[in-house]
Amino acid sequence: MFLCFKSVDQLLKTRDKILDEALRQLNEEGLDKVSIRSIAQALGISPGNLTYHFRNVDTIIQELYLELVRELDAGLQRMENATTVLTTLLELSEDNFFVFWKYRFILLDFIAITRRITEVRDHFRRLIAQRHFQFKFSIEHMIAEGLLKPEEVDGQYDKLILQSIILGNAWIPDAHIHFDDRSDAVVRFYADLFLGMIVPYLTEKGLAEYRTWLDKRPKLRYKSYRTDP
Amino acid sequence: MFLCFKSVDQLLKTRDKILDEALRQLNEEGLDKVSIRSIAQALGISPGNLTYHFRNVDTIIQELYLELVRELDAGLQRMENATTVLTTLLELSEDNFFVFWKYRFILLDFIAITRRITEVRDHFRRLIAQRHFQFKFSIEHMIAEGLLKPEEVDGQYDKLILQSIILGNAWIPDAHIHFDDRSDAVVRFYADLFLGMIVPYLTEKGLAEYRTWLDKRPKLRYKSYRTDP
DNA sequence: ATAATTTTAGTACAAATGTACTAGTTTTTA
DNA sequence: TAAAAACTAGTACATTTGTACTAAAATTAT
Repeated sequence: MFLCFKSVDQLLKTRDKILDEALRQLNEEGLDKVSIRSIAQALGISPGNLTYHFRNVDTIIQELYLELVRELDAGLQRMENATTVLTTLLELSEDNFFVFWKYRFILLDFIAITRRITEVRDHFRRLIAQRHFQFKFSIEHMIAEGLLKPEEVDGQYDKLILQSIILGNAWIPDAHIHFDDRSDAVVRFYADLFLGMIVPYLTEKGLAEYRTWLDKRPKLRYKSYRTDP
Repeated sequence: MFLCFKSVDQLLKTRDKILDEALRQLNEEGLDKVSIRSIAQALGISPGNLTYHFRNVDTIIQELYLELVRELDAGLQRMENATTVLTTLLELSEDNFFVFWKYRFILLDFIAITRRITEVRDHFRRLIAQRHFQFKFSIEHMIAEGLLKPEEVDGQYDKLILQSIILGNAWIPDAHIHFDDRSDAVVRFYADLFLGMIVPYLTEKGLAEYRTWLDKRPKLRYKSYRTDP
């Protein structure tokens, strides 16, 4: 009987419980409120126990960052069997927004994190370089399929890529400042804003596909910043 | 003679020297490396002396934030005698980029700052609301003057405004991650990227004015992320 | 000049943090 | 079952931080 209770509690091993609680605290309280002791106290375990699993908070963060990257990769592979480029891009982008939201502390405190864990910065640079390449590939593909207008001003699509990469990393801090709400409605608002960047470049055909995709989506709660409930 | 030396040293009053050194450290070392003691030590004064002028680091940050806001306002007023809307917008935006760059720690550690100093978050929300209004006004003005295309997709210009506001706040963290360079060339790169957001919305006439403005500018050193020297 | 005010130096204190260590306890392995 | 490994609790220590306080020095005002 007692063993039964215990095993229920231990279905999640201590290590995983630490990661869960750390993620919760990091997302809700912020980087500098989280310490080995605050996590241990919340879980009712000793600080010494925690240091056995993770040397310090930075190690936990590094592990959570790797989790994020793994989830992003998983999403990417699910999209291998693509129907059309544009729809795939739209779906994948929105999915990624929810993954980032789950680990939102990373983008919230990203500069502080990269200062403390240089490996994260190095890895992130490569991640962005990879996303840059994917975007470029998708855009050329969509131009060939007549979904995107051919480039009118020189280097314009290269700029669009960088603009959207920045927006894709910056919406979470922006949400933290301009919204009190922390629900999925906010994520969808920013995903919509992000995807809207491509609209002025769409052809008639592209716009039609875009609208088809939009119609499948639930109606947005927010159309601009809203801090009132 | 000694008095002379002393007065040279005190041309900048202690209070101003503290602000200068704090800004330098915050920009270069980051928020969590800066303390009353680190500033006092760098200036060769006692921590007790520093607390006389500023209760703690947060108070210094709040003062530096107000300095930033004052400089932004000053730039805005210099632009009152506008020649044309578009050129004015381009010039003002680039100027603002350099002002933000001077106080770049604020946007670098913005979330941490707003968590510690709630007044900054409240003020910033109002600042953004104001900028939102200015953008909207400028856009309608430019449409009326035939510089911008009329809105094709519903709500598209509202999205453009939000997108550019986010980019306008996010380029400094982005620069911190993707560039090792800290020179003006980086600022101009991002200013160019920011202003490029409006390009797909420009009419022939607008594009001509945009290109005229571009030609007046020095050639850009960067066209994309570059970490090598 | 002298009193009042402002500025500065120096110190002390409590709280929090990462780290290291020891000594038990539980689980796994042989 | 016994030894080995994995896990947990608890404590102690050196640092760092904001804060508060006193006393001295410098400046300003009267």
